[in-house]
Amino acid sequence: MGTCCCDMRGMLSFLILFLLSKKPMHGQELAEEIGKRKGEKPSPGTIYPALKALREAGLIKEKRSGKIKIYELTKDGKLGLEEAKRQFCRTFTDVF
Amino acid sequence: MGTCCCDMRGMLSFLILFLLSKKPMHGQELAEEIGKRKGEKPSPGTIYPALKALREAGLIKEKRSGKIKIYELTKDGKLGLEEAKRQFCRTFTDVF
DNA sequence: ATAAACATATCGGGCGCCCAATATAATCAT
DNA sequence: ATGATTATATTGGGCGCCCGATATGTTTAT
Repeated sequence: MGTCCCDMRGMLSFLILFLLSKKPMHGQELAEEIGKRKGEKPSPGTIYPALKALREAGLIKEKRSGKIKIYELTKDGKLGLEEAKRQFCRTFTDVF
Repeated sequence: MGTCCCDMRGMLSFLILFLLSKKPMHGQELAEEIGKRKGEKPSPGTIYPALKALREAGLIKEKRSGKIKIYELTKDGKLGLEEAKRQFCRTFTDVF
């Protein structure tokens, strides 16, 4: 989509940031929430590389807690999400 | 995005179908409308292959009128768009 | 301790998005 | 008719999305 100027180019990344902004989650939890919305749960090969890219871009951070890793937005992630939301709403005006 | 079940897998295709559902347009007109919304006008190498794929999928049809081609939805295109809109709204609930 | 279950992670391959560059076709201005 | 303009179209290359397959690490059950 080219959602934003900064390191968040696709709709999956956008959706992940948006969901994490509502509630910090671990990977499986995130995958299930995306699955509920889209109708099909993304595979591990989809979700983990996306999380890795967002982490390397400095938009999310993680905390290990036993066998899971809880992800949440960084400050840059919050700023990036706000910008991306503005563009998203402008792009899809009237679709709803 | 995997927008839908049928031949319309990405956000660009979704946006094109949505815009054509509001008003039949030719390629350049469509590119400019997308540009207004996204902030950057897609290049010919983006827009024309997308239109070709949608035509070959039977979702849009075209009418030449001098140097331009006017695109509009087929019946399948209308049905596909409605289904894709439902999924889109479900996926991005609360973003707005 | 061993197995089962769960979560995270990587890899190869297919496909869509996107652009720059290039080409073709139709129209318009002179 | 010649050139400029506008619209359509294709190609090559980069990158993101997506899955199936496979691997690794952690916890839980037995």
